[in-house]
Amino acid sequence: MKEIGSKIRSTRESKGLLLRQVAAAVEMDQALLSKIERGERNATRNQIISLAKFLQIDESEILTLWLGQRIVNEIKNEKFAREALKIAEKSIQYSTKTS
Amino acid sequence: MKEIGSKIRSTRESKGLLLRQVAAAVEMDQALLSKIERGERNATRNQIISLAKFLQIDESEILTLWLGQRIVNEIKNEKFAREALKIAEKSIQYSTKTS
DNA sequence: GCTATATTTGACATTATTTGTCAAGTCGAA
DNA sequence: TTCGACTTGACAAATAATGTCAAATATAGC
Repeated sequence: MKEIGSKIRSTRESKGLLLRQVAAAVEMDQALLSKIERGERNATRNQIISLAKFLQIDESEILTLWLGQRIVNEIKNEKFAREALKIAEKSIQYSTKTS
Repeated sequence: MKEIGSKIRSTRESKGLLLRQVAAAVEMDQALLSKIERGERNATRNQIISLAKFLQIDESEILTLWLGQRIVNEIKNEKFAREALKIAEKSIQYSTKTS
């Protein structure tokens, strides 16, 4: 599963829940949830966490997907996307080495 | 050289140019350039290109640094930064495979 | 010390992007 | 055709990014 929206949608459907039910549970507009599931809108971090809780999706996994998606959006039209990722990796290595 | 701001500053100084001279040449406020050099503000893509042209910095190199910095900013406080980078890499591989 | 020049700082204005909301629309099944 | 579920698009509201200015600070020469 790579798309975060599909992950949410398939989980919701596997539980037999309606958009409106999930939207109400996490207090978001159903139109927005629909857009998130189809990848038309990005969810906020908090929305992802709420959805994960309610749908019992592993929070680490979905937050990682969410962040990955954000990175891709940032670089997808850039010529030097790959090289930039390499640079970011090196930079992150340092800052997480101590943890 | 990893910080894009330091790159700009050191290049500018190596040419004996003042903030105000470079700022004028690329039509930006000198205060903004100062902030960019010190990493307090992010430059826009176009600003980087203009600066590269004027300062004769390799455009590919600096755009890559610029984008890398943006990725880092996006993920630096995130727990799953590394994993997200891996996901982004895979995603980018597909989309650039045909080029 | 004083003066001049270079840079930095911080507050604020402007602009752009993201996010949220609503009503109307489509779709498919009964 | 009617109903419920979902989607769409336009717009409003909120947030974030960017630009600008004047004042502050720093540094060097006198």
